[in-house]
Amino acid sequence: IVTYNSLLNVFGKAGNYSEALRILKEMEENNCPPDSVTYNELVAAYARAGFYEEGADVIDTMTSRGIMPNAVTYTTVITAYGKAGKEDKALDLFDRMKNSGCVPNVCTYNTIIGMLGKKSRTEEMMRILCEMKSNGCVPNRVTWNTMLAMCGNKGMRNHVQQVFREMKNCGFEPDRDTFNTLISAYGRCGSGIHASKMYDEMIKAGFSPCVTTYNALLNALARRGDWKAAESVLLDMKSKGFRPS
RNA sequence: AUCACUUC
Repeated sequence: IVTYNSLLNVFGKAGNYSEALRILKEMEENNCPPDSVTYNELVAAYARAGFYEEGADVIDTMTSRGIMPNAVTYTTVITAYGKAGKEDKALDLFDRMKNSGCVPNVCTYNTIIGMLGKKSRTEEMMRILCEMKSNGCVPNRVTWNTMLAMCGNKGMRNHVQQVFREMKNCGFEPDRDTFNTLISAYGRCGSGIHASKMYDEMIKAGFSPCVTTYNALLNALARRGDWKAAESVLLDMKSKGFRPS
């Protein structure tokens, strides 16, 4: 079963959901009944290909075969809806999930928070954050990075430091992803200076930049129209063996 | 042992 599931993962990642379906059939024929991971892989395969409705349908299919969808299943479909701009469908499914007795975990909440944050639906986002805490679900690193990311939205610049401080108060030290998020957030709200500063701090903290770091930094510098700085970043990037995309 | 969340 693990072998089959891993195979499904490979085809799913390649965006080849028809091959994934073939494997599912083969499992059923070979007396190897699919489990929840199998169906979750199938949902993920649909989601990666942009077929969120087909992904949502798998929830019914697996239920009818006696495999209950779990938090991973729902989170995968909710994410797909969010990426497709179907926020209300995502929220709908989130409600259905809870009504069916499936308990959202930290990843589910992070998905919803990120989706609402991107759309600047701040009040709803804060409500979900409260719900999360009152359900005993503790915000993790990703939750905080998600919150920082939304501070890159228009007019949110002054919230960055505040959220960052709260994060540290909760015992989270910034990691490379946090710095990437900070650089991107400052870049998007038009503060290239702060973005560069965050890059320097990241280096000082001993983290090595990755492609995401460079992309975020380049975006920030481009917004400022600082082509000279951007060019030196590009050189630095190439010298470290990264290739610009 | 295999699946979902943030930064692109």
